[in-house]
Amino acid sequence: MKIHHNYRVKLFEEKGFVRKRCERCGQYFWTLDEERKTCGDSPCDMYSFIGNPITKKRYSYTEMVKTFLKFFERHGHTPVRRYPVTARRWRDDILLTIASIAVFQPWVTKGIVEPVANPLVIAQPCIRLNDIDNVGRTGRHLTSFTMGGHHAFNKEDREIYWTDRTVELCFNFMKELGIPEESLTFIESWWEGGGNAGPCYEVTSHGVELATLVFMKYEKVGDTYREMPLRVVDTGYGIERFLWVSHGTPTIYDALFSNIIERLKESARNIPGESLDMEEILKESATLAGLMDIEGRGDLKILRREVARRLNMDVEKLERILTPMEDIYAIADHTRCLAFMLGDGIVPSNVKEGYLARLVLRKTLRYMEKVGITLSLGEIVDLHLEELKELYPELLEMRDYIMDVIDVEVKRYRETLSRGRGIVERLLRSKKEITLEDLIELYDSKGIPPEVVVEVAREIGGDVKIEIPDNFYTLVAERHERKKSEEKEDKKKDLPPVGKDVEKTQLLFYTYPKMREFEGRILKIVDNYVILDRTLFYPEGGGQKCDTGTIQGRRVVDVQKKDGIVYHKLSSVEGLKEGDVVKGVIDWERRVNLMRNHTATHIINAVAQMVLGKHVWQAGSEVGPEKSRLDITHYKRISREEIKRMEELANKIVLDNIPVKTTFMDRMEAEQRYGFRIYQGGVVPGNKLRIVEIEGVDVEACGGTHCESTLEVGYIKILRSERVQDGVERLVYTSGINAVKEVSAMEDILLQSCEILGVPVERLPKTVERFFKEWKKQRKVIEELEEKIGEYKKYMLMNKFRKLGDYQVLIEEMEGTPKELMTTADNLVGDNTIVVLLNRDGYILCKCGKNVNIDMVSLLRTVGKGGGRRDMAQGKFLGDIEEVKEKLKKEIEKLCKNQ
RNA sequence: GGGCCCAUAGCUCAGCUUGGGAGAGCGCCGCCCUUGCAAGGCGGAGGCCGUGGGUUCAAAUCCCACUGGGUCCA
Repeated sequence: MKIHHNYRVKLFEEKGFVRKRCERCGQYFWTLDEERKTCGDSPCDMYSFIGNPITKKRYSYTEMVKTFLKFFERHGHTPVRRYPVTARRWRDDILLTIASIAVFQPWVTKGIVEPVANPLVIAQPCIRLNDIDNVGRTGRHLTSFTMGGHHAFNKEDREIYWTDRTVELCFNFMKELGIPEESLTFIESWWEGGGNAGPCYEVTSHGVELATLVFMKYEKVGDTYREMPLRVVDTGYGIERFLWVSHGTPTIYDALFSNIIERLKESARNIPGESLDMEEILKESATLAGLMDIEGRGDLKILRREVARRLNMDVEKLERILTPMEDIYAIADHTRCLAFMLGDGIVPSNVKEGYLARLVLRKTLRYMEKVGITLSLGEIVDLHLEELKELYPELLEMRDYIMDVIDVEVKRYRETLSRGRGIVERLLRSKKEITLEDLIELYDSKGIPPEVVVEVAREIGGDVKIEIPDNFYTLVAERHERKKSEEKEDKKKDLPPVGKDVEKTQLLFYTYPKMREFEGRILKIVDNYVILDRTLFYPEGGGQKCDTGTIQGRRVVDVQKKDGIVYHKLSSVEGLKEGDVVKGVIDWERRVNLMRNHTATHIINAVAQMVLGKHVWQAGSEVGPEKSRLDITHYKRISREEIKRMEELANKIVLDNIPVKTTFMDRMEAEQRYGFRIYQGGVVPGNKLRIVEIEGVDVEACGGTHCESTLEVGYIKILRSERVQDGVERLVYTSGINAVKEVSAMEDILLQSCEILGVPVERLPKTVERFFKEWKKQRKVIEELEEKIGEYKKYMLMNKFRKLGDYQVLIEEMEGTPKELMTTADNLVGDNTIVVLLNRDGYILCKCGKNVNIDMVSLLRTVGKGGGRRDMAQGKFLGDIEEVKEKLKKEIEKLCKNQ
């Protein structure tokens, strides 16, 4: 549903724009060109800037960004620093920053938080991976791009600007770049996304869309629209596109990455000799691609055929020339994407944005392999860092991390692949056919793409049947779908409703952090929950467990908070009534431990960043009264050395007696002053943030209770680290008196061990090693002896065979282990003999030669439990040993007769 | 967050489906062949079968938990 909107603006009037309807797509648009019949966007219009730049000069990326920002700054906008490409630094609903407006969602666009400036301008690096497989092929798709946006936030009492001014600014900016005004079209359109909607213009020139001007003014409620109190001007200028049209190169990559593409071409081994008509081919392909909405491999095939037809060339030859070039484009693009992702501190992993980073990285490696790039992935990313350093020096600062993490990831990938090759090779040798099920299994659990399977199969040779269905990856997805049956129950605690008249609880623990008792009035009692007008009890939140204690002598077992109201769960509410004034006492020892551990958490977080690097972010935490834990993003296991360094640093911070200050601050002010590091504990709602600062060490938005100085934390002891998942390490630690207790407990273990062995502590490792070695040696000796004994016992028993039925039979009791009996039997048994040995423990072994026609398993089962093979059975006999022997003899005779 | 796979000799792995005396190849050591090296032949050392529980007469093998690794998806 669309709402009627009048797209006519002042500028159109003044300049004499005319409104037309595109004869191809039917959309309305505004233009100065009376003759124009089409809207100006692809696919209705062809690219007409290739080989024919439409700006007055060529821009570099840095220049383009600066030009954009400067223009709008000159026209009353405040420039704002760019945000990270991971949106998860400030919001948890999207993984990557996909547009400049994402920076201001949800708080500013909802009107809860004031923007830092109004109007403002930003050049925001964004990442979109939806079309990643088109990158390199279409000439215009990028995984990382920069969205220039000038934004105005209009309130009823404060109008900044709306459509007239926006269109005018856009028009003037285009003119300043030298884009001819008659070439511009403003297409009338409608934008919807993220629950908002509004009219918009798509601004094009020479067949390419350069900017979108959105006027967000509606909220989407079901199927209807509601006007928002805050109307937002949301514009998006494709910085890279401007760059492209300023160069007029066949593809956007040639304009953006010319240096890097040159280097890649030099270092590519599998690229056909420089073709003279490459430029022509690329131009043709890119222009045609512009006319098509390429969505999948099918579309790509159509494009190829069409390009080949126009160039009068056969498709295969075209593929051979074009594909390596496209792969190089993709490499150039993906590596820039990685520079941003890793530079902004994403740690590759198997979840969320980390998984996306790994995905991009592995795709890049595959392209590199295909084209035979001799440069390393790190070297290519480094080239980008160099190009980007003027605008984004912060990326270069992360260089050490970026290079190391790439190294780790590349190694990991190679290992996976070579392991995979081994598996495939063995599979092929044994099976001669690889089923679809095998392929899915290989990909899903071993990470071996079907193409690799085919590759290996070809190398080995032999005719192996492998078929890869076109919808292979869909099949994989379906397999996951099937298994998604069981869903985990949400353990969210259901707090009883209290009605609207209950006011928010006044939180005393912030104002009086050292108070242990208080008086409050009961506002409401529901089930076993009591709600007071004020409380000292800290409710569970921000990773910190709740306080316990008593209210009017009754035990407080749980404290939760919802919508600003604190619920105290009591062991009993008998005798209490609403309106009573009651006395609350908190368990001070528990509280102190919680405060120490919480402050320790901030310290550990800080030292983890110091020791491991700036890519370390909190990925979760739990502050308990005894142990606490902090999950951090990191790409490899934390070594013992690193733990020791962290522990030492943490305790130095404690001894430095640094004050821990808490203040309340406006969200935007806090973000500007401290950056996103404050959101370690996750996204905090609202405009006012409580900032906890350990000066020179750590600043976080945090609602927890803290010590007043680091010295109060006492001894911090890191107990262990474990890997929660790829890219996330967990540190478990404790502080204060609990740390002392933990160390004592460890010492107990040491001392006990030493006592058992009778050695001083420092001798323990050596002694344990010696014992272990000796134990192994002796185990060996015992085994040898058992075998020897078995051999010798043969001589004691070899004369005791008796003829029973058709066979020579020996049934004897013998002392020894199963192993000894086994060897003895081995030495005694002949082709026509049966040997049964029994020991005092109830073990029985039946063995026979190859000419014996009696099944040992069933023989054994006549006297006990057990099993084995036809010629060898072992188990346990039941009953008296002499009776068993008699029974066996009779059984053998019987079986012989029956034959 | 969910799913799947793996852990056996120094290395790469088989054995596990269907429970019954721990295997192969490479590497290592010794001997033979050779002027020497490579190759070859013969012999040998090397295993808490990841840890802890359970089932069983019997567990590398079946079940559960844990630890460590790999991998796919949103």
